[in-house]
Amino acid sequence: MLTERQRAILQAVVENYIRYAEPVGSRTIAKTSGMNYSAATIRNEMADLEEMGYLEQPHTSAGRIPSEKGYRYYVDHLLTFEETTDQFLENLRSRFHRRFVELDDALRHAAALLSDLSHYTVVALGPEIVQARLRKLDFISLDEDRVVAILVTDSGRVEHRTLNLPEGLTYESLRELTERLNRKLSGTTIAALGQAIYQELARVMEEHRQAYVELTHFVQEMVAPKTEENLIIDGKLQILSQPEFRDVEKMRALLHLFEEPELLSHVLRQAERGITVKIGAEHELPELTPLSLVTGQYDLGQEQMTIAIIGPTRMDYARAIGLLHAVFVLFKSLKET
Amino acid sequence: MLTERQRAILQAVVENYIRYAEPVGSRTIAKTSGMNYSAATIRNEMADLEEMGYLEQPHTSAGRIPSEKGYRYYVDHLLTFEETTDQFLENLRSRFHRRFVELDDALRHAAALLSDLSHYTVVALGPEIVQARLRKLDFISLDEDRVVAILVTDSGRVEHRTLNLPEGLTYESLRELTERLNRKLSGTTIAALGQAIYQELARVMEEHRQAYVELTHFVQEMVAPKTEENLIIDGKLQILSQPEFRDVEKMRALLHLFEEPELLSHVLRQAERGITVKIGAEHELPELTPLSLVTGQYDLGQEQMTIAIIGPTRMDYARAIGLLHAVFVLFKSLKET
DNA sequence: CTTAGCACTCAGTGCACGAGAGTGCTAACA
DNA sequence: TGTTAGCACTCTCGTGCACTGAGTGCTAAG
Repeated sequence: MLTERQRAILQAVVENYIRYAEPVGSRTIAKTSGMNYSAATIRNEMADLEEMGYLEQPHTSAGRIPSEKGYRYYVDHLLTFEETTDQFLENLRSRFHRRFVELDDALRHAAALLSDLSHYTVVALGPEIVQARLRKLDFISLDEDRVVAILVTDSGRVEHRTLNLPEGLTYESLRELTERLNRKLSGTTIAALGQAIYQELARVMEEHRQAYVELTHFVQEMVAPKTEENLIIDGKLQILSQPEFRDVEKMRALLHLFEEPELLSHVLRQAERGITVKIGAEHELPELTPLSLVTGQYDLGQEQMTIAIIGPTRMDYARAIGLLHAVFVLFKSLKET
Repeated sequence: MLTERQRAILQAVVENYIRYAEPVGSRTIAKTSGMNYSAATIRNEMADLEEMGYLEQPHTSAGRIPSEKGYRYYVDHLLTFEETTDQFLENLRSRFHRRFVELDDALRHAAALLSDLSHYTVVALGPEIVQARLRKLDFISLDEDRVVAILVTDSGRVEHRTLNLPEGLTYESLRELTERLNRKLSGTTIAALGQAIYQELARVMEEHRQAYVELTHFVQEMVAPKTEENLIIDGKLQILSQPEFRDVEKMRALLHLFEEPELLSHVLRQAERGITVKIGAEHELPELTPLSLVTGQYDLGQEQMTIAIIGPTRMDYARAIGLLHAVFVLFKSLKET
């Protein structure tokens, strides 16, 4: 259990370190953070805090920096985040100038806005296609043997793929088939579509079986979640300007992470409702160890979206949480109007 | 005019520097490149080459490195690139395992392959949509007031956008309109589409004019070239591992370039037919000054594609040209079968 | 024209040294 | 008993200095 004074000192260390990225000494705290104790007293307390694991010392003659446990305590108990002011919200709204019909656009814009305001990298993930329902399936011929397959969901998402018209299938019979499929399968969730389409095709004449199987194949592929296109990353350069990534090797590791959208989207998919903070080694992925994520998941109608602000463990948690919160409030208000 | 010996020395310096990224001294050349002259002789020649501007000296007591003029001379007169062997081509073909129906996929794959083989970054640009012709325009309703507009070109490209159904336009009349537009405009080039669609709409009843104008707007926006989606970049990390980008600031500058797809796609659009090499300050863009581009433009049927290998000015031009050439040969052979 | 020899230059490395920041501990104080 | 002042100690960092090695330019001889 920490005493009130220890908590105050821990908070001072964390906030100072977040701000200046340099180990904090007892003198600095004694002078700045309006505490009426001498440096020596603070030194004693800091030694205790270090013993308890909240602080660390890079080397004997340096100040202290927060450990991950220290950040965790700070985030859980000490962090004060200001309620979003109406003025700030209005400011945000004005930067969100035009109305977005597509959620994807809105997310993209929100990510850009957040990375700009926070100076960290922002990752956003839209809803998975499998939750949506089939609105229309269409095949459009390009020439004698090529066809574009287009699939539209009720959420307005469009997937398409070009394919070679399977042997022995005329464009006429394809059209017939399309009509039949649309009639039968409209409204099916995308998750169930692969199965449903196969069953439906099985009922159709045997002779063209092979051709239909090929078609199903394409639809299934089209429907498979494509993480890369789904994931939005903005402000990659922002986080790289943080002093912890001055080192070229660390920089490369981070860039590698951004090049693998599967990793990040996997992490974002596991997010819980609301705003959560994960610090350093709390992540499952070793790649994320030097990083912290402030993640927000939000429901917009039936659809889910997830936005995460990525920074070094020494990130400004209060600000990140505040900004994320504000953006969600904004989304909500936009939706209501 | 360079003597035969000077050319040999220049070539040796360039190739050595490309290989080891370190200034080349006269001794090294005398020893390695089978030249039967002493270091002193070579030193004299190198001094002359420096005076003529083909070589540079980082500081007095270092060896020489090629100047951009030196690289240019090397590329134009000294570089020998081996013809693509059938064996290598077969190797490439096997890594190009599945058949690509969509050019975009093929390009993406080619870029990945090239960056993997060359260890440089590869940028590829597919054909512009404006050259294609309208195959089908479709509006699909999602709910009472949202509609997805879908446009398909004869090259198999699909563009889509969600929009709010304009006031005073029923879904029925939209369907009518769609049919009419498809009948009239099918086969129009995308470049001409904006104009044509507007004229067509002008003929339709005045009462719904406003609604139609809104629709045209959307189609026009849909048709506007979207550089970001068009441009493929692979192997960003590859070039960053080159020693010239050890410096964090240079690294950031380069990453910045990759974050702005407009810049690169603009550069690629200006490429000439065939394979060209641009070195350092020969580029118009100051951002590209520390870089060289080996760019290939190739016609595939009516469609154009451009692929560029990006490296430091000290890049392996022979290898880059050879690889690019091989990929184009491969594309050609794939198309014929 | 070519080469050997030599003095010279300069980046890079290792080392010593002092300054500065910060600590831990002890002893005195309230 | 908690707080504070004082002081010796530790460690990083920057600077100056000497030394090394790679490479050059120039001169004179072959």
